[in-house]
Amino acid sequence: MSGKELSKSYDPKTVEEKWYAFWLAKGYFHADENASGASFSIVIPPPNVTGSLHVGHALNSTLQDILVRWMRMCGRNALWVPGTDHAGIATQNVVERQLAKEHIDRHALGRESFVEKVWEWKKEYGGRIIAQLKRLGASCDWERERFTMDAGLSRAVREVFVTLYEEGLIYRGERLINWCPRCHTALSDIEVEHEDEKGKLYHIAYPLSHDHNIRLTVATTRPETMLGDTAVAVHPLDPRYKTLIGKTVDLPLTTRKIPIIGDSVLVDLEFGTGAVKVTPAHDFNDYEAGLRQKPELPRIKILDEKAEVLSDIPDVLPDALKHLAGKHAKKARGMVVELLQEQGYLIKTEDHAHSIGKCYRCKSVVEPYLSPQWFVKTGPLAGPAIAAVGEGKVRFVPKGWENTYFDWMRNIKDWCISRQIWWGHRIPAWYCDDCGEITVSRTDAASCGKCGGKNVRQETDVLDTWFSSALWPFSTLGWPDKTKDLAVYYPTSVLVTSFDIIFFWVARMIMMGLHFMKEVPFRDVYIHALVRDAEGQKMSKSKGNVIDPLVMIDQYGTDAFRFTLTAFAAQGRDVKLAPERIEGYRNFANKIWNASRFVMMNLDEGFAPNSELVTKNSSLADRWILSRLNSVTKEVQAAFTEYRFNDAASTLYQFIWHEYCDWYLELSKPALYEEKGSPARAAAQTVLAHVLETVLRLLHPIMPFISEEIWQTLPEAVRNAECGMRNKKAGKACESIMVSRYPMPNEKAINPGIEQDMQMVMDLILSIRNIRGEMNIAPSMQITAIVKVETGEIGEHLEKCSSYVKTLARLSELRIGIAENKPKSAATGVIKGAEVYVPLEGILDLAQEHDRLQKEIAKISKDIDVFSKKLSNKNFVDKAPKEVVEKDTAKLEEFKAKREKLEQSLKMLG
RNA sequence: GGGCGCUUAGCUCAGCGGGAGAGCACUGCCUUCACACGGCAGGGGCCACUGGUUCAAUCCCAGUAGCGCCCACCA
Repeated sequence: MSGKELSKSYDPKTVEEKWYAFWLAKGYFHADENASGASFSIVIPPPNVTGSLHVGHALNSTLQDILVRWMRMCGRNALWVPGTDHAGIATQNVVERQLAKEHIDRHALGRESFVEKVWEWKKEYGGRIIAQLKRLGASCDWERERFTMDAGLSRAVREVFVTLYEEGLIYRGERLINWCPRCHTALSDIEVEHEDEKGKLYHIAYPLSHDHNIRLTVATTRPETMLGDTAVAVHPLDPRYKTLIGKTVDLPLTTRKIPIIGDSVLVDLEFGTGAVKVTPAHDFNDYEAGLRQKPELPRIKILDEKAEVLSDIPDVLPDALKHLAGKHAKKARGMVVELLQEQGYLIKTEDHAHSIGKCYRCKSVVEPYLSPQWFVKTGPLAGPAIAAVGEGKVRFVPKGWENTYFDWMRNIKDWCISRQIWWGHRIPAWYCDDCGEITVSRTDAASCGKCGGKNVRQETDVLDTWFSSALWPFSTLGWPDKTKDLAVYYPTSVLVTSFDIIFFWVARMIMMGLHFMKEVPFRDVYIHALVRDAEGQKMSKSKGNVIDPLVMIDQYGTDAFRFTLTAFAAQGRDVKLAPERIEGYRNFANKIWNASRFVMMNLDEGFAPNSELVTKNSSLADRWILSRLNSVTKEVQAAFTEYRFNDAASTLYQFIWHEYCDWYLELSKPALYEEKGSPARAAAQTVLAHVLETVLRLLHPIMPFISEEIWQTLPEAVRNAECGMRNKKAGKACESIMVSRYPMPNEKAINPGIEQDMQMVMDLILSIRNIRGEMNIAPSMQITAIVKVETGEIGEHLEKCSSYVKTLARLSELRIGIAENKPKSAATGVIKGAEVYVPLEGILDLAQEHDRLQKEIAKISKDIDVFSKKLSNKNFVDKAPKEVVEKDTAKLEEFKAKREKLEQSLKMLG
């Protein structure tokens, strides 16, 4: 035995810790910007500092790690930049909740102290997810770890903000925006999640001012907002109402007279009553309608920033206001309806389903809210970003996601970037108390840029978290400085993410990258599946269906977990993960482990591969497995190149388990059991070790730990045979599989003829095994098999392989020949070119054999039916490609011959 | 309202114009000197439905039904 000894089963825990530390110590994760070779770079989608690793992160990170490890082994200058996002609202909420437990309110604490608290929190917990990524085996360049609020990244944020402001692409103005009354801040359009909810549609009568007997009925889902109504709109062509346009109604519960206006956009003739109340300060449609009027409709706010009714709404009757003031909108709704009913204005109430906007962070109902905010003018940025994808400078994989991107980008609205919270990049704008001017500056302003006055106050708002994320691909590489990193690693090679942040992040990175770097931020965008639980539900804490990756890792090992994710990463699909799935791949890891033990047990002390011997003395099995290995290598390379991760995984699984282990290991045993020094034995040893070593390297990107552990125990001569260029150049022995060279296929070794020959041997073995199984012959019983071959050539071929057949079918004797005849009492099998007899004198159960043959005949008859039908169709013979017809004809003949033989045997049974 | 996706073995899913596949689960046999986290041998499917294109359809097209997701201001 050579090399270190492996224990009987694979124990992931100690192995993982050991090798991760080793890789770190060796500095393998670190990319050298001065190194030669084409670069390959990825920036991680920065997880929120508040987060802990969930299965989605695990999938995302595993795929990135596979690509980086693979490319690194292919000799590329590979960089994976890690980091975290400060996650403005989310993090502020977490810290607020924590303080609430201590009965501390952030307002009592004050801005500065609160932000300090958040930094403290970040220091303590912000690294958690990074630590978890390490357990996953992520080969990130930790020396380049970034945080969106680092000094460097903050400088980039300011540079971008000021530049865009100077270019007129950032502006400030009072607009109707989405407001979360709980988080107390503005949100962008895409931060609002719409949910369908059962509500009511209230029909309310508004009396005409000039004749209270005529009443205009409006329908609304939000009656409380009537306090802010400043018009009633009808369709300008509506015969019922068009004469009323220009008249006024008396708004109930108030002293306000509001005009009846015509608006063909706002009013749908088919819906409701045909008349719509208009509340420009609390509804997006009404806001737009208000702007369309000349003069614009007044905007009357009725709710404050907590969505509670204001106490000083103009014109509202004091009695009503007294009741309503300070009440939350939802409560006020009921009260307003009650008041309207009392006073006879409520016509009817009906059920009505409509969608309602909720805050994506806290799920509170979002209110349209009129307030001064900062915006990015997106139109000029979107144009080039659309073109870049259209021209293929950025490629979505799968391609279908391009449409999602285009649809959104073509209808893009200005981006509200200000947030009324404290945690984040404070907007670099200063208001002058003397002249009212705004100064926007790269450095903190001490005086007004216009009048020079010293009474300047910095804007209290911070920027949307996604503003800094949008810069991530270049800010992490040192921008705005002109760094070597940028020159070498920008644009990045691929962005790996899931579809839910195409708008939030991908689109904005493309816009910012093009604008500031004049170059796309990444070539490919690989969109992977969304992870759901076994029931297909989106995993969430509230549903209690979260699968904790770390629990899975503890239970089954990182490699098994990674392999599971990879195998399930089929494109365009959701991943439904159940813990039992991982168990199967844990078993796979163990299988590899034990196969490796077997190989090592069969290598002699001081073993060295001898490729010359292999060319001279290799067996059919040797050449077969080498052919298969190279096909597999080719397929895995292709799969990774095309982001078909699951194909790579299943190809390797299939090959290792069902070809290398199930067949080759068994086939190699006869040679291995020959005496020391036998050329066949040495050849088998060499092939056995070579295939194992190669397969470990193929597997390494997916299963980094077990591949390294086994690889390190291989004899040095085996490892050095395929060591990486990088080490060879440095004159160093290969120290790790991580820096060894990724296998390339040797096309010359791929040999279909060999595979056919091998197939025949396998068929023979399968046939005998089938007889054994179906006839209930104990595995311990050694039996004889007789093979009557059709040609001498086949006989010779099988004769050469007889030791395989004897071992794998557990035979005491194998007779092969043209002249062989069926013994009196024997079970029969048929393979291509030969008949197989297993003499069972005194054992043969005629009934059982009868059943078995009939089953075989039935099976083959089905095939014959299919092919006969096909081939008797003239059109098929005439129009189908020749090869197909020829192939099928040959098959049919083969099947027919087989059936005939089986039927003969059946007859002879009597 | 618009768009996208899905429907294949009991379960989870691959496949994709020419004889229906994998893993898990199931049945039988086997503690054989790599592995019982194992081996060998099996059972199981009108590939949702209806039409169309084609010599040939699970695969392409149209429609139907069911499920899921995304986008949208219909009061």
